[in-house]
Parts: sequence; structure tokens; C-alpha cells
Amino acid sequence: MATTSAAQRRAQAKAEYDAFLAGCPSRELLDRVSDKWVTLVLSALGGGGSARPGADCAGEPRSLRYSELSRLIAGVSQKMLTQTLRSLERDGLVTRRVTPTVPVTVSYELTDLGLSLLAMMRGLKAWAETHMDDVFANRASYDNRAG
Amino acid sequence: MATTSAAQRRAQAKAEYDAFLAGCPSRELLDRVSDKWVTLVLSALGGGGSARPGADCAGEPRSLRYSELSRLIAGVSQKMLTQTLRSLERDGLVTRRVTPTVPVTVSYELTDLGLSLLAMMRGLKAWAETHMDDVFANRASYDNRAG
DNA sequence: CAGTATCCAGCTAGATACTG
DNA sequence: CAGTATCTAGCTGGATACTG
Repeated sequence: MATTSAAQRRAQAKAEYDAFLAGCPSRELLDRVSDKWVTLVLSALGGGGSARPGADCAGEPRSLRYSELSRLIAGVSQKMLTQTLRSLERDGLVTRRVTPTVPVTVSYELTDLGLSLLAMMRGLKAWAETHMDDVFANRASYDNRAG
Repeated sequence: MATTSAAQRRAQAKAEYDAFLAGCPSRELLDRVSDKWVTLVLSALGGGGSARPGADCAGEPRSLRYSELSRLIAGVSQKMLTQTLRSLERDGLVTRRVTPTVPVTVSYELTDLGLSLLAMMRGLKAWAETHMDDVFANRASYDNRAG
């Protein structure tokens, strides 16, 4: 998929799309991708959910079943998980594989495109976890100063 | 700020927070940071808004006035811009500098913490712009197959 | 210029119930 | 197991009007 003259096409795409423009489709894509559940699903499929506390980095990408994702991403509702997975599948970021067992088994996996986004998502999730304390401290002093 | 034994504290923070847990504060931080307007404000203050089409990367961080941000981020409402800036200020990601001219002049700038997030944000915005065409193609074939 | 305040339409997302 | 369907409370965010 789109491996021919990828460098050329990427340069062209960057010239054509600008998320700073309100009407630009990339603005909508950015909004879709800047989503809590998207970040967590991508991180989970990227192997981010199995890390023991203290593990210095996430694991490698893996295939996960619907129920595994549901358990891994604590607090996500069925509706949000399904909705997120469908949208990711439609955009070509994950593949959905149905194994005709009884009952049926469904597993999800990142595509190459999904893997390219994973790098960003992982960084974002790690940033949030790493700088939580700094943010708390900043909030405290801000609220103290004028709250 | 916080350069002393940074490696130790980061490792500890990573062990303490896990965005996969529903009750974890980093989940809320992730949600806050996974926001369209946050991404665009950070990118703008990071120098991402001045790049001519074809420029291969964003500029360097700069200070911007409220009205400049408003113009740069097309389509943002006053409410959303102010709300986003306040939340970023509270979390210590941007500084707000008031110059007592008449009328008053206000400029915003990234903090070190904001700069660290900028790297993630920039990647995300660039990803959206770069892969827009791929996503479009994927959506088309998905909708064709079952729509 | 750089906001604040208010109203409200519409979307989001959780809860709940049901199904192949 | 892996969803789909429905209802709705409440939050988001745009429009509008006003201010130091």
C-alpha cells in the first residue's frame, strides 16, 4: 500500500495539508486522532499495556482480542471501545480479524499506518505519566496565586 | 526547574502512574492534552504556523500575542482559545506575560515543560498532514466494501 | 486589545438491555 | 464472546453581547 515513491508523495502531502486551516481535512483527522480512547487503544495494541511497574519501555506490537482490550483499558465502555475500533479500522490504522469459532473470536492488530501513529501516541502517553507530578505542582502554585 | 536527579524522578513517576488505569490522574492529563486546540496552540507557539508550503519542518519556538494566536489558528473561538490558554498556563505549559501598554498587550510563550510536550504535538500534527491521503484512501475502500 | 459572561444547540459518552 | 440498539444526562463549544 502506497510504498511507491513514498518520499515524493509525503512531501507533496505536507505542502497540501495544513491543520492550521479550519477547513483542512487534516484538522478533522488531527481531532479524531487526538482522542483519549484512540491513544489508549493504540498504546495497548502497541504493547504498552503489559509493562510491569518499573519497566522502562513498552513491549512490541501484538494482536489483542476485544475482551482483552476491554480489560486492559480500564473504564472504557463497550460503546466507546467499539466506536473507536471501528473508526480506527475505517481509517486503516487497525485490522479486524474474525475467527469463526463458537463463540466467534475477534482480534485486532495495528497496520503499518497504525504503527507509524503509535510512535506519537506512545510518546504522548509516556509524557502524561512522566510529567504528572510537574503538572500537579504547577497547578498547585497557580491556584495558590489566584484561585 | 527539576533538573536535579531528573532521571531518578522520571523513572519513579513512570512506575507510579499508568494511564491504562481508569482512576489514574495521568488518564485525565492525557485526555486534557489529547485536545485539538491544545495541539494547535502548542504547535503555533512552537513555530509551526509560519512554515511556508514545502518547508520541511517547523520553525523555532516564539512568543505570540493573543490576537496572533487567534489569527493563526483559523476557526478557533475566543472562548476556546482563552479556555485552552488558561488551562495550559495553569498546568505550567505556557507563560502569560502582560505588558501594561494602552491597550494592554498580552503574549504567550512555551515553558520548558511545554517544549517537552511540543515534540509530541508536532509529531502528531505532522502525522495528520502527512498521512491524510492514506487515510482518505482507506476510508474509501472501507466504505466501498461495507457502507 | 484581550478578554469575560451568558445562553443554548448539539454532540458525547455512560448506562442499560438485548442478540447471533 | 463480541457486539448492536436505545435513551438520556451533561458536557462542549459556538454565537453573541459586553468591558477594562
